[in-house]
Amino acid sequence: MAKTVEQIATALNISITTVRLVLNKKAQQYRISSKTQQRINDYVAEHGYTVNHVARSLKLNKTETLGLIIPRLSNVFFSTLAEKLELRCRDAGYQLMISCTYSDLKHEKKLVDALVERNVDGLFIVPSSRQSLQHYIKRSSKPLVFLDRDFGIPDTALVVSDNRHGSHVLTEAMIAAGQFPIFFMAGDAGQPTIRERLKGYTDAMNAHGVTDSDTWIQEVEHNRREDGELLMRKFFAEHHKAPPAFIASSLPVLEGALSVLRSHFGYIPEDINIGTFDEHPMLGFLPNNIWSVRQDEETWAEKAFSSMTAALQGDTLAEQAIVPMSLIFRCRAKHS
Amino acid sequence: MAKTVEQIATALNISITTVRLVLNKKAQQYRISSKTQQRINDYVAEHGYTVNHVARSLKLNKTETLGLIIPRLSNVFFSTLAEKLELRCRDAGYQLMISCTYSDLKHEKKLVDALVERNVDGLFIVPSSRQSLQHYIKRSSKPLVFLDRDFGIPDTALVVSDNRHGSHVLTEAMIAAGQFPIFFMAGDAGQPTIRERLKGYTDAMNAHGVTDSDTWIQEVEHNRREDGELLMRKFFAEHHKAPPAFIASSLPVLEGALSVLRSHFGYIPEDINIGTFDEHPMLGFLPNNIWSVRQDEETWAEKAFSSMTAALQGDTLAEQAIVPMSLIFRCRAKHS
DNA sequence: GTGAAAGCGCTAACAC
DNA sequence: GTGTTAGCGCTTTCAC
Repeated sequence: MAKTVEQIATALNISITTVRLVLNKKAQQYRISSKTQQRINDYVAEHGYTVNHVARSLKLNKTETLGLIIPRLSNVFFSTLAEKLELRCRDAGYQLMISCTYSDLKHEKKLVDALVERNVDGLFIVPSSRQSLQHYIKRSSKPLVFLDRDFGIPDTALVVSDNRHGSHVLTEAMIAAGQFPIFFMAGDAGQPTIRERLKGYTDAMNAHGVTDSDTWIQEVEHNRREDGELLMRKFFAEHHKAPPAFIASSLPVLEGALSVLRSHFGYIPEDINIGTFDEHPMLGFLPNNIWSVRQDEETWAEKAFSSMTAALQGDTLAEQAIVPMSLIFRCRAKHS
Repeated sequence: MAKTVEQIATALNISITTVRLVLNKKAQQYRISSKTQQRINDYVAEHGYTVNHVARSLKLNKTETLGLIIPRLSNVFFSTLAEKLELRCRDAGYQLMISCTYSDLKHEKKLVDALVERNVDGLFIVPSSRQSLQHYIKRSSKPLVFLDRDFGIPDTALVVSDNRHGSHVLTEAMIAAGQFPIFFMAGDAGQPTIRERLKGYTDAMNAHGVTDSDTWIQEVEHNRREDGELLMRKFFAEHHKAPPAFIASSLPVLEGALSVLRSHFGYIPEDINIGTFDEHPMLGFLPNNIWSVRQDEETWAEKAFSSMTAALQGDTLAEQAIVPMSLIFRCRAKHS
């Protein structure tokens, strides 16, 4: 299987060009004799032919491959984003190379190198720090599109959610529901996304005349399940009871927080109002009132890809796209 | 940035070989003069150098890239598997190309072609049908490792979970808990994985003298959330009440089934005993007794990769690995 | 210790 | 309508 163009040509005693022409559907255009076409087609039907994309890439200096670097695939938001982006790229003839950093800077740098070595045409990156981001911009000659984290570097292509506004809307909705105070359990607050979400929360609180909402914010280093557990344990240590209402800065944090609640009480108290970012069907498993702010991965993929396309075509205007979020409410279970 | 070896050589007026030798750390071995080494190192420090992996691949006819073809990334099991496998590959110096078929055969075939064209060294595939699987074996000269679905083709490398036994253990545990009858909500029963799970269920039932458990099995075409909804709706149409206990054949099916329950009653009745395949932290959000059978993605990745390595080294013994599952139990919430 | 040359499979430009 | 050729950047082999 998988003969090369040259092999076909010599086997049939025709020139390489002729073979290429019919293989690339240019037979009509260059009026290759139908007899020759037939011979070639028959040969291919029998022995098969698949282009060697590697050789092609070397010659053309483009691989029709893009890279995507995200923290983790096991995080639903990122896996959904990866899925949508992969589809979008494939529709345009690009393969997407998906890789995870596990929020490890060394890992991230190695990945960027590995993908650049492999000559990807461009790179989508969720950068883990401002510094690494700048490093990539300096070193890389490939188009870069940054995702999810706005470190405020001008002239870089970027796609983020409208976290501040989304968080504002979420907080407003929870205020309207009346359980007070509303605590905010924040994973890594140094990260721009979380910072914005905190701002939105504070905005809403201020708008309602709550001036001491700072004391309702619990912070912790990272954004994992364990960090959610830590946050809720810290809460218990301070308040000796469950919060009447709280917002988790991300799904893993929520999972951790609720698991502590469950092992403390033996159940998750139904009257706690819960807010979270990112959406998941299993949130409906909770009997509580729950608001989740959904990020629109489909639009992210579209924006990110069009930014990439622009950059690939030499367009230097780096667009910064801000994607709206939407609020989803699940009403407290009627009875149980 | 990113000069080629030749550019460095001509810039420094040295030969390509010499440059390569020091770039590949063979300087000692070939006793390149330290002066020459210094010049090269200095030049690289200033201008940078990254190997062109594409040219390398063309010459060596290997890309150090592997492909992974799965149904969807948004399914936790597959995204976790992809994560583990990607890590394992990277540790060995391979990049993994992850792509999704969305359970579409046309899609799947195109993907295989695209990856073969790009000259991946080998392919991990979750095949969607027996026929497509055989097609790939015939056409591909690359090593193939099949995952998740045992279509009973001999001499193919394969990694699957011990679904029959896992399902047996799950059913036993639920029988011991005493809620009867235990229904089985089965997505695509034509698929080997589900078929095995059904067998395990029937085994356990038979062992307990239940002979009419066939009537407790509900089947449907696919494995998605919508199919779970359909299953539960069908159940209501027949029985006019919630099942006292049931097993869902996969997480999406469970999500769908429970969402119907919730919208029917306004809550998810706590006294239903629930069994499911695949594990997710959010299962702990349910107040119910819940048993989940966990697949061991870490071991899958290890087995799959070692199978691949063997095949890459020309080993023709295609190993069929069966990975044990483990049962996780979450006790019904004490109170709420 | 260092250099030269062939060739991987493809594309593009030009020749007849 | 069909054929020839150079070259993408690397590795390998052999030469001095």
